[in-house]
Amino acid sequence: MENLIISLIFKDVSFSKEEINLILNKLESVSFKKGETLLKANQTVTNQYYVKNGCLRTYFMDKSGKEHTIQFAIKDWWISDYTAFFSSKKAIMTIECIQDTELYIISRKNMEKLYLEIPKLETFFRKKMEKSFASFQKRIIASLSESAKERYISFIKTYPNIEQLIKNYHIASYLGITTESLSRIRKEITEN
Amino acid sequence: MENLIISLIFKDVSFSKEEINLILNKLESVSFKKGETLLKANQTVTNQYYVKNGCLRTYFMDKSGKEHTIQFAIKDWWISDYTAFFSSKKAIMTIECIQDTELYIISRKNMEKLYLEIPKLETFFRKKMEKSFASFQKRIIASLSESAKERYISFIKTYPNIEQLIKNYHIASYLGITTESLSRIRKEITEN
DNA sequence: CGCGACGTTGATTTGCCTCAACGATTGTGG
DNA sequence: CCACAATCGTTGAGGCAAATCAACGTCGCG
Repeated sequence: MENLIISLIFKDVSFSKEEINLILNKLESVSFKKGETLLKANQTVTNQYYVKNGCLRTYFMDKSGKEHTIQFAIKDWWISDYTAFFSSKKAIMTIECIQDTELYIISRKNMEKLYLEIPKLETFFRKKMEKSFASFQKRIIASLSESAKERYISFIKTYPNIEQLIKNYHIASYLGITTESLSRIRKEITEN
Repeated sequence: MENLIISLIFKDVSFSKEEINLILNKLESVSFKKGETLLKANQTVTNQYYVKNGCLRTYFMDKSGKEHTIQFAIKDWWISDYTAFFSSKKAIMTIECIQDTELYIISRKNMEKLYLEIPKLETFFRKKMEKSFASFQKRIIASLSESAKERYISFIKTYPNIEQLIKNYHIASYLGITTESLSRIRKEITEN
């Protein structure tokens, strides 16, 4: 049973019984209600989170008070303020639950321990990081070269499972446009 | 001597004599002249590059033919089309030499071999990846929340060493604005 | 039912783009 | 070493995508 959980989390990696126990000892479960935040800007970031189920977002608040969504996370995604997590600095982001959510917590310290005990975990996280890097790069390219309408269409195609769970103003804050502009874009699309 | 090179490239990691030889066997040196490209869009990406000296940029060309600079690299930086490099896919970017440039080449295959032979190299590259991830995230936040003028000021503060070596239209294509707009921004700044 | 949150629509503004022309600087061949 | 061309940067006029500001529907829920 717990084997199953571990092989679900760490896909494409197989572990011995001892390794699984090592990992399980370092994972903590936790639940949050819709609307709650599991990390606030300025807090110290010591954890990253694996989403068992639910929906969350990390957002950044700029000096004028506007929120900018950096990442969504649903079942089987990982989430944190990674910039702060990696550098052991204070969070610049807030992580908010958009739905009731269940998570596994793993701390930076425990990660580093596990890397030494189970090197293939480091490979797993390196590859995960490589994928996140690629998706961030894709987003930079999109913001440099695509219109708001193109970015919206690409978003709903890429993340249909997320779109169902979130409000339009979440999408707008992810795309970097206002809710009014998003509304007009949606209208324009349905009119065709 | 060659020890020095290796400890320069892989900062904060120390190696045995055998490890250094393993690494040196996998590194290849190469030079390019200003204006030459070391990777073109649609080519297969098998290498990443460590910059001994010189200046390069990776850029993406959109469907309308506009160039968008994703990354610059100077002495002691690494460069590649990492999205393609990690996934063993064709490049979507072009890497161009802005100055005469000397590089070390290391291939994906050799990297993976070295990861197995010298695990602390995997740690080194994981951490490098974490830093790149953080800087990409910073750029996404900037593009979502800052004006062109703010992004320009931030760029010249963050990368004064790069600014010296490149043309204004390189900066413009990095910031996601036109050369005309950049010119007006620069005028506005000097007028104060 | 009534209130607050969410989404839509219209009018106006604005930041940046486009197009066009023209200086300034750099590079190159005679 | 100059002359000229090419490249690069600046300036102006006009346009457009998206923001802002304001008002008004609509939906869900205590």
